[in-house]
This record gives sequence, structure tokens and C-alpha cells, in this order.
Amino acid sequence: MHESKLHRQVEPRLREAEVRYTKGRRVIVEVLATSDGPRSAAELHADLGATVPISSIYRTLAVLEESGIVTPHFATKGIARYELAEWLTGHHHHLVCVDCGAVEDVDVPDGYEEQVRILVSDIAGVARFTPTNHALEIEGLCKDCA
Amino acid sequence: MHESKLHRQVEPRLREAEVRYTKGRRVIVEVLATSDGPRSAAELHADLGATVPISSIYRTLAVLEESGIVTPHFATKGIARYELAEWLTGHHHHLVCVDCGAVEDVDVPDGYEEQVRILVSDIAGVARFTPTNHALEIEGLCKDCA
DNA sequence: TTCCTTGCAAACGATTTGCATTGGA
DNA sequence: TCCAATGCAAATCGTTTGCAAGGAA
Repeated sequence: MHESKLHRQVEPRLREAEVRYTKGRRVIVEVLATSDGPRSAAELHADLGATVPISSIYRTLAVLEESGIVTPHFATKGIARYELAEWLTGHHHHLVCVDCGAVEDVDVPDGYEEQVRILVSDIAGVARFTPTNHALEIEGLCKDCA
Repeated sequence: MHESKLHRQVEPRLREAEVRYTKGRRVIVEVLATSDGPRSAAELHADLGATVPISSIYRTLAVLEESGIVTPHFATKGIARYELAEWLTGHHHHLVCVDCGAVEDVDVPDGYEEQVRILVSDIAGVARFTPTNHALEIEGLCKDCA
């Protein structure tokens, strides 16, 4: 996805939420767009060479989450990681390394995804639960830790 | 599952890990066995009427996790919840309420589970990832919040 | 000018740890 | 008896917030 296209998608959504699309917010959106998996506040802080204070990163992530630009992810103990929302990146799942904690995105072929969707709605029906989303987390060893 | 049977399963595993199966540890195992979803340290503390200090609960959970008796779960922001490991309870997935944060276990019919297992191994193969486990988290509104 | 946003430091909540005491094999 | 387990309090870590200064409309 080209960077300027991304900003054109994000901008109206933030305007709707009545918040500004500032330089600091753009930078974080850009880093997330080039990451191959969700990033924590500390990781983003490092990605940006500590040019943005950590508290600003948290505030930006909170604003972006409220506006539906990013979604949080909690598969690792004690830390939250964020990624661009699926309307920006497409639906995908995660590979979580149980050794080093790294999280990587994976796409699931359409046929499989369809099976998962059917499974989810069947299960939810039985449990009187109204599903809004699903996440398949595959835990194991990444290629570096194997 | 009958309580004493549970203890008979847990006991040898702890002995193997060279830790004692004390009263405090038994009580936590029992509470987890009667919960219908994973519990946080604070929830366990409350479940036990504050009779066990919170730091002991954390320590017990750490010991039980290292010994493979319980597994952690992180779907809710900022807090870890624990449940009995699958070799004690059977394989299952989770319904996570996006409103109140409650997490409930659900069993998945065998046919579906087989599909998921195939999906996981196919995906992992492509990504050069060695899967050890998978978790299907269904997010949505529980019957109380709907 | 008028708010929104940012930076810094202090505050917070969940979890961990040091140390002296208790308890089980 | 002896070492693991526990309780309490202090420390740590990720995250949030108050407040004053900076920046965009």
C-alpha cells in the first residue's frame, strides 16, 4: 500500500472523530504500515529512534484506536501491541512465537477463512454469543527460534 | 471432573517438577477447575475471599505454569488470566466479550476442530513456523451485554 | 485567539521480588 | 532438621494522567 494512499484513507476517519492528523500521528501510522506484525508502544518508540516520547506514543495509539485506525492485540504477557485495523490491511491472523514473543501476520486462503467463519457463527449461536470478530492465534516457534 | 481425580493427575506432575503440592496450591487448582473460563490473579484472590495474599497467588500461578498445570491467557488488556492446561480439561476455545471483558470456554465439535488443525498446519508450513498450539478467540457480546 | 496536542514528570495498577517466618517431608 | 513455601512490604514495569508549553485552525 502506498503511503499517501494510506493517509488519504486515514484522514477522513480522523476528521470524522474530530481529531487532527498531526505529524506525530502520521509517523506512527507509517511505521505500523511497514511492520510485518503488531507493534508495542516500546517497539514503536525504538522504531522511531526515541524521537517521540513514550507517553505521546501511548496517547496517539489511544486516539487511533478510538478512531478505528488501529486495533490492539494482547497475545504477549504484560504488553499491548497495535496494528492497522483490518479495513486498512485486510483480514489476517497471527503467528505468535512462544520463545521470543514476536508476532507475525499471516493471510489465510479464502476457502479456509470461509470455514472459520462458519465455525465461528455456529459456535456463537449455541452459546448465545454475538460474534463481532475472530482471531486465530497460532502459537509455536518462529524460524529464528526453531 | 471429580476433585480428587484432579489432584491425582496434578500431583505426579508437580513431584516431577520437584515442587510441593501444598494446601494453597490445591485450593487454586480447585477454583480453576470449577471456573467456566480463565481467571486472573485478582479474580482468584476474590474467589478465595482474600484468604490468600495476592503475591502468593501470583507465585502459585507461576509454579503451576512452569509445571504445565495451568496456561496463561492474555485476551484482555493489562491482565493475565489462567486456566487448567488442556491435558486436564480437553481442548477448547474462548468467547471474549468486548464489552465486559469476560472470557468463557467453548468446546468445538470434532469435525470443525479437524478443519482448524489442517488449516493451522498448512499455514505454518508456508510461513516456516513450527506450531505447538492454536487458539481461536471469538470476540463479541456475551449474553449479558448483548 | 482558541483549542487540540505534546512533553515531562508524577501517578497508577498489575505483577514481581527481598527477606524474615512458617511449615511440610 | 532443612529447605521449600508463604506473607508482607517494597520495588518494577507497562501504561495513564495532570499540567504547562507549543502548534494548528
